[in-house]
Amino acid sequence: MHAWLMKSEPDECAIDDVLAAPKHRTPWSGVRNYQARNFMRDTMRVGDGVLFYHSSCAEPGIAGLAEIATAAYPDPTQFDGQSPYYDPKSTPSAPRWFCVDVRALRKTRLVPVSELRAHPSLAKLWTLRPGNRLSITPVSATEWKFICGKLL
DNA sequence: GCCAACGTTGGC
DNA sequence: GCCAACGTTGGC
Repeated sequence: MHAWLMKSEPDECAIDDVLAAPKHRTPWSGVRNYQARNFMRDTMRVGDGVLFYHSSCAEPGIAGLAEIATAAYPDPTQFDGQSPYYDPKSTPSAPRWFCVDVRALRKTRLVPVSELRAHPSLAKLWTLRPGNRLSITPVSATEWKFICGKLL
């Protein structure tokens, strides 16, 4: 199993919103970064663990636990001319962008990014790398166990 | 709202 | 295929 940290702006989609949704699921659409797309398309598997992270907000940090609910499929928003994520260069026969569905499992206490940074065990956590801007980053098995076992 | 870091774009 | 300009991210 792989594990991931996935960033969402709580103004757009908070952990509570996903927990309130049918089947506790939401499509992770709108990713327009090739590296993040490749993670979803090539490496994610159903059942992978997800740290649900709130970003660009008053209290950025881990806010919940989730899991990958589907394999990657073409992101429908890329074909929707009304969507802010519309991509005129993408076609249904050769879709450029993919998404997965994420199922929220539970809300956790808010673990602030400052607390993550303070733990030597998490010194190599991808999302904490200087200048990191990826919204989807891998979490190692060791990091996953540490976070789930000690921090949540 | 600032700003550093980074990815993408497009002219050449 | 280089690289400057631009837009975006995201913590502070």
